Amino acid sequence: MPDQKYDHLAVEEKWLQKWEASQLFCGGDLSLSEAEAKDKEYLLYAFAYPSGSGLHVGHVEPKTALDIQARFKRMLGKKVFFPVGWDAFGLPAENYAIKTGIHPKQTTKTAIDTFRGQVKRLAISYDWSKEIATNHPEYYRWTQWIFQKLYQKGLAYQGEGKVNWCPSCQTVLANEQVVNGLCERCDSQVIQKDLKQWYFKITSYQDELIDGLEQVDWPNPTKQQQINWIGRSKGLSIDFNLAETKQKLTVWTKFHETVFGTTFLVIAPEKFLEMQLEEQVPTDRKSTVQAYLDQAFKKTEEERKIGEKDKTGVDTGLLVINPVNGQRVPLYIADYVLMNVGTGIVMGVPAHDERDFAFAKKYGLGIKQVVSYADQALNDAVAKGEKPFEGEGVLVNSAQFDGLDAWGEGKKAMAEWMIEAGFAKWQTTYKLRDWLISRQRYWGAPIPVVYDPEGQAHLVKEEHLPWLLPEDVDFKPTGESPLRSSKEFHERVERLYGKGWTPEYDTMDTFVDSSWYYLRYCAARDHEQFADKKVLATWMPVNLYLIGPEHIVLHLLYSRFFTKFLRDEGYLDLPSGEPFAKMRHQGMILGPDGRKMSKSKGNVINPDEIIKEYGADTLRVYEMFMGPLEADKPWNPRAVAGVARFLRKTYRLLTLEIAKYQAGSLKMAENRQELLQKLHWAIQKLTVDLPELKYNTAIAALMELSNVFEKMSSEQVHLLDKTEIVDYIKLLAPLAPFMAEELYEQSRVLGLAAQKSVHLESWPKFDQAFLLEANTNLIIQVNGKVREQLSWPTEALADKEAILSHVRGLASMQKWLADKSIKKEIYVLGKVVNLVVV
RNA sequence: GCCGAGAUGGCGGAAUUGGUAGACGCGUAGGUCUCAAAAACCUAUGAAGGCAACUUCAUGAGGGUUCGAUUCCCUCUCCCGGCACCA
Repeated sequence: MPDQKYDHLAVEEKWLQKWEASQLFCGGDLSLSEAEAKDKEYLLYAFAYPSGSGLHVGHVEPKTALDIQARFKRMLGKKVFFPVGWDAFGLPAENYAIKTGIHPKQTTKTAIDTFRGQVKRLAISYDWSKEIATNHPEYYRWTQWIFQKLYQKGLAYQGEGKVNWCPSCQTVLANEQVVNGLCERCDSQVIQKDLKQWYFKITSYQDELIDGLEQVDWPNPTKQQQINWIGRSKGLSIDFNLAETKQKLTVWTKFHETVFGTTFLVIAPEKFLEMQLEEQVPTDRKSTVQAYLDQAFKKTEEERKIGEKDKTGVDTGLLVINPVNGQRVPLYIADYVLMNVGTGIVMGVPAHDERDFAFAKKYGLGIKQVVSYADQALNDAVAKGEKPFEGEGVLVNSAQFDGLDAWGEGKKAMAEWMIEAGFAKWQTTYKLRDWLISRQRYWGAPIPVVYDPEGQAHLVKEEHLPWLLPEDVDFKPTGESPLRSSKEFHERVERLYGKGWTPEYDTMDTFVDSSWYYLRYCAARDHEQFADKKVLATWMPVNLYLIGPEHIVLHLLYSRFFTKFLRDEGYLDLPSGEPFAKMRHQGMILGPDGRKMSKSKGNVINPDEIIKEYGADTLRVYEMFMGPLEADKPWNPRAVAGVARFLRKTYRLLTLEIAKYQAGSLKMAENRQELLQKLHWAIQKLTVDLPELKYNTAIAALMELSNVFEKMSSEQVHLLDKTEIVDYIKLLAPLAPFMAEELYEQSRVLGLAAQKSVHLESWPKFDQAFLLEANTNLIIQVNGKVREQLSWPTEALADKEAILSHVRGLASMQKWLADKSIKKEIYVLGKVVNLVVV
């Protein structure tokens, strides 16, 4: 019998070379016939930033998970598109350049080369002929082209205003990149700064960005988070007028039924300036108001948050008329009212809002109850002005609406009345802001804009795209864009556009690059257009997108916006405008100590070392076996060895089985029913589990199969016929591609291996006949407790009476039935008998 | 505070149109092989009681619905993710 030792390094190196030479999955033609297109399968992994530290075990999980999908779907006969690329622009390479002086172009290239080698070593079956990198001019040329299309439609614009500024990264940040007032990247305190910046008008798609979610198969929490981020909220805007000048002050509220309880109005400091109300402030209050405004604008975002409990404000001395009852109430400025929520003006109803209550207490403002509650103690407290309450109740002090249900009839009637009277209307507000895309950084795609001597912005002419990133720059951060230091950049602009013309010095947020890469995959080498409309129509949307939960808000929102825009411009034939039909998230691989892996904690597992010790197959199968794909899971070094043991065992048993056919004429084992059953059960289990990404249970099934196989192992008789051996090998192919390929090659002696690679084979079919057993095990319960088991002929399972009378007569049942009477008998077909006795 | 997800042996986890809780793997104990070790294999392994057959308890806590609940409903506790002075 043969040498049973499996030399994982030799075997894996051998197949890496052979696969590379045969370009197994590369260079697929993307134009499909209509019939083929029905079977298309576009699999996408969120392309990685090629960091200098190389591949992490955390990268292995999603890549492997999708690779298994790709291999499995190919074996099912699907047309699989599984591309790869690099999100290569970004801060780390630039920061490294600042430190070392090495050009980001160089470090990025080196990092990509490292990643590519490591990914290939894992046998991820990408189509490398479509590989892209966002820092390549042939890629960012089209990023710039999309910018120009947005500009031409008025969806890219320059705006001046307060922006988030990270003093450490020396750049502005999008709202989405500020986490708890800190820079998402370096944790520095973010400050507010006035700057003229470029924005994309994502808000013009805000409704569709919510509604489109109904058409995609995404995890519900993810959808919910997107919806919350956009923050659509329906409310009523109500016009109050200044008593003197009748100037309109519009408030927005979701609780308009409490409008009779308004005892003051509060306006955000920014809004106060914007409406130029300071001129109307009575002379005796002017200096006080000005002092408050000055200190309010000095506060950073963070300071405003710290002040949460201690509400500050100032009386403007102006009075406002409540349109519902003509009452005059004071107007205050307070920074607890936010400029970008609603209209920036709030009606103060201290009896029914905690913040208004705190403010009213502090400044001695009136408190007026307009909703009465059933709980008398609570009602008394609200009436006495001891505490505010928001809840279900009956309207009081509200003129003709008294006695109506506050959240029902009252709310409805009052809205109708105010709208009819002409001082209110329904208004939907959103939390989503336009997307700020300017970055004062070097390593990104230049914004394709130039300025004439008068300072007017013009698009760079299309024939000048790609608008190349200059290379002669000083990386040292100065608070200004590094591109300013490029001599070549200035000369280029003057040469092409004329004397006195200047370039835009800012580059684009890298999220712009990654918002359309899945479209570029479909035309990776196209020099004429960003993508081919017909090819896009064939392959979009992506069938399965696997990304980390950290991308839920930013990347997905931006990508969906781009897709919808390109659809509207006629570049993309995709009615839904939804690029990702189905999405799932991978969890995090934690260190053996259950904590997030990090160098400082010393709990980092290096994938290269696992490959060296056990092989890439073991690494792949182990990571898939750890638990559900979406869960965070701790690494267990012992369990890796267990998976290696399982794979070696499977290899040993199958090589032995193949060798027996070479050894001479042996008989087939007499009683191998259990093994055949298990084999067909495993085929069925994998066929069901793999498309659902339930890899942990699929692998458990293969383990069960190998356990039965091993138990019966014999050198004297055959356990499997030739077809069964090859089917078994095919089952392993998506999960352990190296070992399966090696076994498949060995099985060539059986005369059945039809293809040059097992990965080009078709998926095995299971036979129902093996899954049905002659007898079925029934559970016998008494009062719901399991007391007995019964093996009953499967074909006679429908005969309820026979089963019940048999159960009643069982000797072993008598101790449960003696002295009792049967009240009820339950039989669930083929599963359970339950006797209810008293 | 609001939105969302979750809690099952010593550990990772399996099982839900309600029907044998703990598949599979790790760990642990005992054994086979060996001069010995490693490797490999075999057996046992939720807890408690019992010589045993077996019995009772057990899926974060408490209640409910049901012949029967890890699964459905209500209340609570704890942990995780996100948002948050959102009017």
